[in-house]
Amino acid sequence: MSSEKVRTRFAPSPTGYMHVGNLRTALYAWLIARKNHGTFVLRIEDTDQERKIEGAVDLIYRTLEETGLDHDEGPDVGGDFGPYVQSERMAAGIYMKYAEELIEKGYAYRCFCTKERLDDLRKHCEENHEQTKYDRHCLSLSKEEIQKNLDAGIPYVIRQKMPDSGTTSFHDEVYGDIEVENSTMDDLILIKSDGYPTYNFANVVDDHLMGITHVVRGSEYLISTPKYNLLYDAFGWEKPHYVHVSPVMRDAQRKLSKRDGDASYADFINKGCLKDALLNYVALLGWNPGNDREIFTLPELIEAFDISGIGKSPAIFDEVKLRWLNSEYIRAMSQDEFLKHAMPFIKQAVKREDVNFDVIAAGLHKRTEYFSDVIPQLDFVDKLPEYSADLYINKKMKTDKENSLQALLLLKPELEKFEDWDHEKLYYKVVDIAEKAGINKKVLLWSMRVALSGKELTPGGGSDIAAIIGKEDSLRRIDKGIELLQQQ
RNA sequence: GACCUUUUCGUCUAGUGGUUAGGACAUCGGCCUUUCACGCCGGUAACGGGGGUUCGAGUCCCCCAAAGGUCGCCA
Repeated sequence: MSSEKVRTRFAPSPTGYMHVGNLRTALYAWLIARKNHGTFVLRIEDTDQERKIEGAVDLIYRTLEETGLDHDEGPDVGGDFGPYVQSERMAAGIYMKYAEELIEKGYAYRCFCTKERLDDLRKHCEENHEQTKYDRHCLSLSKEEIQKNLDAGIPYVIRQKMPDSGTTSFHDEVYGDIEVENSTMDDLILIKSDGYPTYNFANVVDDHLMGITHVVRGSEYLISTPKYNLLYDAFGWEKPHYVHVSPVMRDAQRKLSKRDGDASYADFINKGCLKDALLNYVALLGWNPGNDREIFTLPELIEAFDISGIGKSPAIFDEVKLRWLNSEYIRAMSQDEFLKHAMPFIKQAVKREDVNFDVIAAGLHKRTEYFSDVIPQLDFVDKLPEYSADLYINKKMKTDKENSLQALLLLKPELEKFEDWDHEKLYYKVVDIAEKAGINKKVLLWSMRVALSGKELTPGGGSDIAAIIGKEDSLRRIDKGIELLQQQ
């Protein structure tokens, strides 16, 4: 691996969304390239014309750019191995040329079977609990018959001819040596009847032509890889290193999928998850650095990453841990930085402008895992919620409705006189009031906080809430509290 | 059904024949505290099962079980 120039690729099919499992595959491929001062290539695998989605490729560009997984070659940035879009490569006749070479060499053959015949065959196999395998009906066609079919314009596919006996084995960098009996391998379709290559063929041709040294992909390709190697051998091409990665799971049974929602990169970002935290988390799903470290920036990941740290078993995506990791990133921010990131979410909850955003930020900073967490915490700011007088009863704070009323009555005139409505000064003022009155400050602060927020839990104490909503509103809410308690 | 793969605390994992089986998240308890949170301290918690090999097995071998993957003119 030292003498060759490492080249890896990310080869998504444009499905219109970036799944976190996909993102992890891209990250590993990128890390292997960067770690080895190699090249990271983006290739678009759009050979399924029926599943084309508008704008899907742009989403891939955007996500890679946003996450910092920059590619050195690709459809948008060019490179010496283009085109980088398979449909364009197909139009250039690349795949057909190689498929025909295979036919000439006897490693592939044309198949004119109809879908109906194939379906019947499959059904028959299933009924007999056999592995579905093509019966090679067209392998024995004579040259004349083939020509006749061709002349008649009968659609055909090109199939890879598997060896009849023996075994094929290969080495995977994470799974080790895998051996498969040739007799269990079906004759893969290489070229579809619409002339497009299948993934099975295109990936081999393109990886070779693009000089890919390390193929990073999901473990679902593990069992097909011997077939691909047979193709490399048929062409006399050098085989790449294989790095198959286990799937990311939703739970013990199900793979993470778009159906279960929230599996896409964009969803996490919209919730207020930081891209660095997501990348960091995803890197650790199925890979470990060999020590106890858990927080890594992208450059630090490049430094620490090694294929040998990739695990074989599937990993369950644990959003609780992602939240923790994201909160670690948030806590590491300065308060200004926090406010900058949180502001769009704060604005969703707070429409009024005459509030102290700095105090809001100070209160929220350590109470935020995803930025969207701030929204429900601020629902008392614009408008005092309806609340029950029972909120004033708190055993730990030694409050009841009676002493809370006394506290608010005591507080009101003092705060009316208080002009310097500063966050800290307010706190000391309240403490001072409590001391002079000879009562526990907790009683004062608790009842104050309840009166100002109408909530049991708030991002900050009584004086903080007062600083947030301002003097005028504070006094008004204290009046309301007094009124509520007097009705009891 | 056939073939391939996987299996250590609830979760992510460390561990490559001799460990009190380590860490992190979660959880529980305590401390701190103007509520909650943060922070700090501490606890509970795992080698899928059964056979071998060995003085000694989470680590090596075999069998079983469970789960995932493949068996598409999807990738």
